[in-house]
Amino acid sequence: MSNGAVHACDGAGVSEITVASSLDEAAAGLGTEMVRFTRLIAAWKQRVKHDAGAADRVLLARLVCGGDQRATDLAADAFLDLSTVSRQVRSLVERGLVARRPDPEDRRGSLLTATEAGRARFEDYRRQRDAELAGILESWSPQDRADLIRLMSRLNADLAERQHARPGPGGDQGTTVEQGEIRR
Amino acid sequence: MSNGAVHACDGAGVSEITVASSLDEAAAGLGTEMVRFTRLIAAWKQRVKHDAGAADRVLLARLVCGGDQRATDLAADAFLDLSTVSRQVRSLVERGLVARRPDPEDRRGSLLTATEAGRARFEDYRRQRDAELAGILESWSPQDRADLIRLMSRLNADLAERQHARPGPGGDQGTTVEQGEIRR
DNA sequence: TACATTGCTTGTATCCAGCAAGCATAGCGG
DNA sequence: CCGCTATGCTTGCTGGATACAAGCAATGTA
Repeated sequence: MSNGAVHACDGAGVSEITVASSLDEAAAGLGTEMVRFTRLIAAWKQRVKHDAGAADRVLLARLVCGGDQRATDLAADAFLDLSTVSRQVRSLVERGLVARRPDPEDRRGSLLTATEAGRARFEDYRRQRDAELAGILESWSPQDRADLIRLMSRLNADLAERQHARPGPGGDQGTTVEQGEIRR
Repeated sequence: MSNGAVHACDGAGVSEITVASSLDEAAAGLGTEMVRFTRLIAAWKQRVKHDAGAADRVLLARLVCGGDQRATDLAADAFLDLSTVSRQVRSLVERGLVARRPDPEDRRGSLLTATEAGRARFEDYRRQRDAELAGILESWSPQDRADLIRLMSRLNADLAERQHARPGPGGDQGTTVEQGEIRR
């Protein structure tokens, strides 16, 4: 490590990035940060270990925010296998956070709804998370805050596009949900 | 919470963020993006499923970049339990990617080194990852690229600080590694 | 009615992770 | 030198999240 460029090393300590002039350098630098980030998030999740497992929070969130949905749609949205979603949903139902109700148009499956308890639980999760983040962001300039969110949003969109493009094991069970379309 | 703000919903589809004026709004927006991001990364990891499991890549990276280390230091660095690291290291050794050599100063443990094969493997991982990222970033302006990396780096630093501040289950086995000090 | 499709569940396996217990070495006070 | 404690690592066990495959139930279609 000598000049202003990044190069190989992931997850190393400080990762001093300056401008990353070339595309390759930018990719390497972003890779480094992504690796660090995911490891940090994993540690964080574990530290704040909610009463419930970590995974179903995602599904709960999607139900609270996206409205009633079928398990299949949840799975496609979240890039999870339907079987995984099925188990998580069962757990959520057992804990009273989600309710099934028959789909009037298709008796094979059910529509899933977040119960009042589920919504409350989700709000708890969200509040706690946002409080932590606010504690971090409070020392940031509004400009940096806005930029980070904007850029991560764009990165997410690009990643999702690639994910959908190459179906892969989890993210697609035949329907190949295009772009942001949500079906139904 | 009413105006042009983000609000509750995680992981929902498009997550249109504009400026996120207040701190709370910024935190919520960042939370949204972080959740989406982690899920996308998980899906990605699975899609490109390397020959080896996903976890040891992190350790390999740290060995290649950080030089020879003891398992204990690896664990502290990566916020992992020592037992987890121990197993992963064993796997790496069995596959010839990492070598143990006796620590001249302490015969209880060993120093771990990435072998030539390990370094090559790591380079493969990194190349593949960076190629994917480059494919995404190529349509970005140099300014946005640099900003994203800078801001993520800062976010990581802040997250790591908090992680160290509150030890939590994983990142600490009795020694309470303080701040950024690395021991050794 | 027969067959293909779709929605979901369940059996099984894998990977990752932590906790607790144990072993070997180290280091220290007598 | 002898214990006692601390440290480094390993191993047994457990739990969670996930995927894949197989199967059942309801739909739709010819």
